[in-house]
Amino acid sequence: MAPVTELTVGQVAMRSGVAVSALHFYEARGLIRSHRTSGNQRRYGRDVLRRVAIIKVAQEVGISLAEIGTALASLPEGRTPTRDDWNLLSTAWRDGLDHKIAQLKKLRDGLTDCIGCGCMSIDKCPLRNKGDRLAREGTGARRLVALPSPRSRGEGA
Amino acid sequence: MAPVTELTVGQVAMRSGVAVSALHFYEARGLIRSHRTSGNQRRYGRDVLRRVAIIKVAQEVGISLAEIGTALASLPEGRTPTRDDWNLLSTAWRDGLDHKIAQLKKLRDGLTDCIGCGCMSIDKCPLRNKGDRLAREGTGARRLVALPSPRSRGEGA
DNA sequence: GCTTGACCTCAAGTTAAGTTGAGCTTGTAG
DNA sequence: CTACAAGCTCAACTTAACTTGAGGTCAAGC
Repeated sequence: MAPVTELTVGQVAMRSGVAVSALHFYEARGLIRSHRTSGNQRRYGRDVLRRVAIIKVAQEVGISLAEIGTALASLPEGRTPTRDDWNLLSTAWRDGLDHKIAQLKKLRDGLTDCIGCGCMSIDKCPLRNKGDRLAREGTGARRLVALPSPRSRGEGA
Repeated sequence: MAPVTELTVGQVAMRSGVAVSALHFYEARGLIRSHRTSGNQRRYGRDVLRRVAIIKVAQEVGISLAEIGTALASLPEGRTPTRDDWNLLSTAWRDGLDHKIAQLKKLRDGLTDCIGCGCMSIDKCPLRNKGDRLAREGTGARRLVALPSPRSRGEGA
């Protein structure tokens, strides 16, 4: 086949749609890897494109870089990941997505009834008090609803 | 008639479940309002509880404080909002939620097929390229998928 | 062989959404 | 009337996820 065609940061940036600085950042966080030329410039294998694509997709559904990093770390370090490797990842995230969708629906369905009524006291409102993710812990700011680890499924396609 | 039972920050904090510092913060952002006693202490009307409840609910589904602020600003300034006032809000958000859910489902359904295949090039993948919310604009960090706003802008690397 | 653009590193800035702490005032219970 | 819990303000710190900038290197074209 064609030569392995290594990519420069600029090329990866262009093809993946993320800024060069973001790629540096991802690399510093261990989400992607590169090796260096004799002149200390980064060179990426082609699978970096898929990694970056996945990073972006996952981010869009609210998965943090830290979680993405953990997931990506499960990919084989040495070889280019196979389809099965990727599928493991996607399966794990699919569960998270299912959960998130269910959560959102619960919220949506409860909202119209709840928001205008008197039930929004923190103790009584079914919307507020589901206690699903009250685990807002630690210090500092946080904004996202973390994907809950325990898979308590309550779907409704 | 009945005394208006104004609430102190501490009381609001306790009943709403948010920290006093957060209430100060919301007030500074214009999301809630208070008046002061002769001794410069905050006093809140009871409707602040609902406002705060809504702030929290909205945040949980990923609406930013800025957007919440805009929405809340549509409520009447002078009087205590009626049920109809609140319904207007909830309806608007329900639409946003519907959209978000649809988006998430699209992602979920596309993920398993897409993630392991070769289609994740930014140009071709249906997952990546739906262009729904490519409006990542401005500077600085951002993380959440913003609810679709009436702006869409092209972005250059 | 020089100029130009792509790279490199590292530090500091940015936004969101708050929290934490210092230093000072209020209000209430004993 | 005096503790002391609650409030107040304001500044600085926190996390996440990057971007921007300064100052210096590498590579390709003319």
